[in-house]
Amino acid sequence: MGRQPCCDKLGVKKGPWTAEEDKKLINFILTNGQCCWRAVPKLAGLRRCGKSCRLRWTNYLRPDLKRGLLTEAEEQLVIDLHSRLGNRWSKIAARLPGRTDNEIKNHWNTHIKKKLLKMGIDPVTHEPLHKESMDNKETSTENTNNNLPAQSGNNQSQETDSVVTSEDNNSSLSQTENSSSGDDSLLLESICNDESLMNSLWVEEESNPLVLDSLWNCPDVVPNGDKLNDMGILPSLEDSCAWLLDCQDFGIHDFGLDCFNDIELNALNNLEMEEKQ
DNA sequence: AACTACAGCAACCGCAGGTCT
DNA sequence: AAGACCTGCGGTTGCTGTAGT
Repeated sequence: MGRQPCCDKLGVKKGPWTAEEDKKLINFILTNGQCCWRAVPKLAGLRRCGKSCRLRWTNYLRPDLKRGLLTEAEEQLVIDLHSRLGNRWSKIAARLPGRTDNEIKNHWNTHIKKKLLKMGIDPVTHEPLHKESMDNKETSTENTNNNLPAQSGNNQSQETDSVVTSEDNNSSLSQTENSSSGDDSLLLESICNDESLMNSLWVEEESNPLVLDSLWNCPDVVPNGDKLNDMGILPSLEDSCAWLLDCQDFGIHDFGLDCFNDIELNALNNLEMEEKQ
């Protein structure tokens, strides 16, 4: 008795989502919350696979998503996290509020990888590309340079180790810091270089994910500090989406948007652009 | 202007792990 | 304990827009 396919292949639509489908999905989730993705398509009146609905929501429709290219600081953080976590995009994304694993993965493959290669850094190991030849020259005189993160594929274990050597931090940062510029990059560097701060963040997140999740559910999104409900949905998030949909109908764009935060504006812009298409 | 090659990104697929019965 | 089911993750694919010729 084999596993049941995630969705009944017949009559299931694939490919790009239409604005109409998006609307249906948003409406459904706002009304019912995120529950049982498998049932969502039927209940929402969509001819889509539940998986596809979940992906569409998490990667595109969620109102707390940032859109647009990663900033220099975010990029730097991704590089640093990648050096510790490897290709665990969801873990990396969890530390970048408003960014999705898919987005980060794509950005890594299309931009950061090339950037690192140009800088002479192996994007997989985060070691200098010419390290091997360097090692050949250096092994005779120096055997202490063995502390880089990719040694014997230990990237992944570092997360649970929770103790990251300062050499590790500095190696990835020092190799890439030349590419950063601007205040936020400097701030990020100082944070990343602050060993105790970084370690406490790692430890805190392991023991209590909500600590860092509170960054995700930043005050802009949750001004009243609402807690997650049973469905894992923020009431205020639902509220904000609900009024966003209402706004569409009433043409709120004319009202002056200064009072809206970026996240709400992003969601609004997404919907607006798709309306135009 | 037409064609080709490439880059970027959204979406799909298959698998693994967790939960429930 | 075992099997069924569901969700989430990471790798990959394929479409679309754009730059180059």
